[in-house]
Amino acid sequence: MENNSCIRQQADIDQINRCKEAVSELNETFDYLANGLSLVGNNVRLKILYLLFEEKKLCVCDLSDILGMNISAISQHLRKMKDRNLLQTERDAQTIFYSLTPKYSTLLNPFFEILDKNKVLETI
Amino acid sequence: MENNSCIRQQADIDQINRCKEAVSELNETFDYLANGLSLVGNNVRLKILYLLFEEKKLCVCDLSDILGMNISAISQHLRKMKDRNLLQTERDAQTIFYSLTPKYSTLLNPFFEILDKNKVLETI
DNA sequence: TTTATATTTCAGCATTTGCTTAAATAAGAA
DNA sequence: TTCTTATTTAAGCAAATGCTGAAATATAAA
Repeated sequence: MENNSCIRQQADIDQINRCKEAVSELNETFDYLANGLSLVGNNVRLKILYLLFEEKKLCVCDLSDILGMNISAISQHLRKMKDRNLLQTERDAQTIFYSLTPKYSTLLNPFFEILDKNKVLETI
Repeated sequence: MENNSCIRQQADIDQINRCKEAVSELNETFDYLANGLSLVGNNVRLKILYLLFEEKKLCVCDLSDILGMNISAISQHLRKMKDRNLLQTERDAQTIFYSLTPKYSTLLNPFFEILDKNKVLETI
């Protein structure tokens, strides 16, 4: 760390310390939450999540067809999201259906609503 | 696109087409929203956003100090978020204070609440 | 004007991400 | 069992990301 010449004259030391403490206390939480949000913050994965929100369940093959993408690519996205508990699976013979876990369905609802109404440009 | 041998036997063609249409219609919206979420889905930026939520406004130097990171690195994160309208600035002499834009403050509130109560592990 | 403070910008680089292709696994049908 | 369908996994690579360090910009104080 170099460029740290700036220990501000009028910095609020109490504020700085309070913040440092908060960050240190919440550290793993930040990591965990940021990781979850980074999964949602991808073009393809956001589409998958939205489609699952709308259609309840879909298989890799459906998603591959819908998004015009390689099955392998989709499968890798699904795996990441399943590993992080955004998605769950259910097998029906050879076909594996993916769906949103209830927790994330709830948490991401505001974003799906925005997409549903296609009102992002006004809202965000 | 190679591995696309799987045009499922029992695929619901109507469903697939409905989905294709939805995705195509919302395409730029997905891009825009995913880009916004990808900004939030980063460790350092999530911390910055949370700190601004708690403290209302902070300068690069404060954040650099709190997070123990290079000022330049912080500045580059702030720029990205300002460019995407997550943040706004206000100058006070040499110091530039960053704060959340009202829209994103509202939209990200659920995540800040989770952090506030440090209840991520149960919730997510 | 010169000097100090606060911040941004740029170039370079290592790491991470996301896709492609090919091979592996798994379940049902012939 | 062999063949087909559905999916996952692994290796390789190109593009994107995030950090470092140095130089540039901007405001205020001496």
